[in-house]
Amino acid sequence: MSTPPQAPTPPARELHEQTVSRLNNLAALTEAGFEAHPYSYAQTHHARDILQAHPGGNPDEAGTRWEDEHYSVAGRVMQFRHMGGAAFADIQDESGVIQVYFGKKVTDNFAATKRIDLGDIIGVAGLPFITKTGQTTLEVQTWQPLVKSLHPLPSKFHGLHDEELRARRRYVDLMINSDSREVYRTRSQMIRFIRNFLDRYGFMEVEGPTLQIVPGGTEAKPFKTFHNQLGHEFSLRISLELYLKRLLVGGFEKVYEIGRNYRNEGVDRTHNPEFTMLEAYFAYGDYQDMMTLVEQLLHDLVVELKGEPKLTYQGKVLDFSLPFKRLDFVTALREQAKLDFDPLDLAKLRVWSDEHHPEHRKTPDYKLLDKLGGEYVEPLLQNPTFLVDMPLVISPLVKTHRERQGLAERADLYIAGFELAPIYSELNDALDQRTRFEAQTARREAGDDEAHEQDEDFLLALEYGMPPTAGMGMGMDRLAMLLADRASIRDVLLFPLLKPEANARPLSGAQEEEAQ
RNA sequence: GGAUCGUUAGCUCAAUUGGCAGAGCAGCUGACUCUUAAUCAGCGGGUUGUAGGUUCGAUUCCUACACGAUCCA
Repeated sequence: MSTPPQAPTPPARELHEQTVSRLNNLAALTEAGFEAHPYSYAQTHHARDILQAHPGGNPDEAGTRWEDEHYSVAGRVMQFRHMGGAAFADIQDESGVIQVYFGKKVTDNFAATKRIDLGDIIGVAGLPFITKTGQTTLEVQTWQPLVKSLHPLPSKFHGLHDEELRARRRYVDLMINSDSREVYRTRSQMIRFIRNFLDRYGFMEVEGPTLQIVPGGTEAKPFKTFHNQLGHEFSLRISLELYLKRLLVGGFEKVYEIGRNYRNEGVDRTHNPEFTMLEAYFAYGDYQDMMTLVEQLLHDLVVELKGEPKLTYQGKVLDFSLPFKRLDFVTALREQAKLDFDPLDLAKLRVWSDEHHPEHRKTPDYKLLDKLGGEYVEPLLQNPTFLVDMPLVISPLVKTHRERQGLAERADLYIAGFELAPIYSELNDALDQRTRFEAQTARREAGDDEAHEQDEDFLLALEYGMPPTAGMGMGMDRLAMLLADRASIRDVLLFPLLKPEANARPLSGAQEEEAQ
């Protein structure tokens, strides 16, 4: 089936008047001899380069021109002020915004500048000068449209506030809201710093598989998917842990991965079904060694990004000075909940909890400590604090405490009341690991579909011998929330998970055609 | 999963007791050679999230649904 060549036709859907206007302007620019979609543009500088060379700001300099300097910049037209024979536009590129001047006598194709719409991307070339008000401005000698924007920009004054729209059309959010751009720059700097830091410490970055037969390493419901040719169901990974440990078995001594995890759970202010974790493991260390590494990493990161070991999160100043506070979990719980018995005595704890927290009656005994810790201890931990020596029952991949019965060599780093990073002396006793998996299997059979699955292949690896190992995981999204001072994980994810838009309209008249 | 709140022009927001759906920016036409939320004159733009219901009459009241936000589980 073929269609005869035709002049470009607008889509069958009725176009918005502002789109029609923009298409008309595009046609007029083409008419004036411009290419609609040129293949490249010789951008010699960014807005910031010009402003750094000539900061301006001093009306005494008005009229100064640098006749022998020539700049070309490209960017999006954010504002346009026409005044008959003169016009000013604000052009935004990645570096910032520069004002440019079009003059009837100095600018080629001046008349066609009327056909520039807000949101268009154009290239301009000319020389810098200082305006009457002292502002550095590029006097445009030649210019050309680089692409027409077919949709109007949000109000230049009010911007784009609608949280849903900001997430759905992140590109509009980014072009309009500079604070949004800043969030993702911060995130990028954070990730780069972490890579550099770990590289300096001799770690090797690796990549584990995302499609896994037995998703493991944590408690979570996985996404299921299907490989057609292999005829087998796979799960998307829920953590990075078990494959990184296989690499320790293989002989790499320091490895890390920064990668995406997928957990089939709800969406809220701190959870997105796909999110980014850092996991790092090093041989011959324990959880104390890893705490030292983690606090150094975070301290250096905050100093790098903020200039001091402090940051403000949601109005609270958090102090990242070394060393971070260590708080014994059992003692803290006992004190905060005012228990007159050892919380590790689960039978007593059960009785106490049922009395004081009837809402936890359905919570299994082994998760009770975790729940109560979440209630009584965690919200208190604002400054970076390691909650040290966690209950063994919630830590099936962790070594038992070398001295204290019922505890694991696990420390959880809390900041601003939420868990940022669990840290472990990793379990490398293959026989013990098998026993722990069996206990998890029993829980699965009892209906806890988040309990760990038994992973025979991982057990086989452990049976070859994994060195004593320190491990940790750190939520990159939550760390980005801290650094960018954002309350919602959606604000630090470029593209958070969203359901399809209600009443989304087709881009063309496909529906009408099908109906015939 | 539950509770509460929200959805009105491209964007940001109004709309009295249920009584002709408005403003600013953006858009269109015109004027204007240093503006910067440019200014001035004029003109368009709406299935009030979707589907029902009550009513002479619904943005407004009721029901369901969709999407989102906040809190809870």
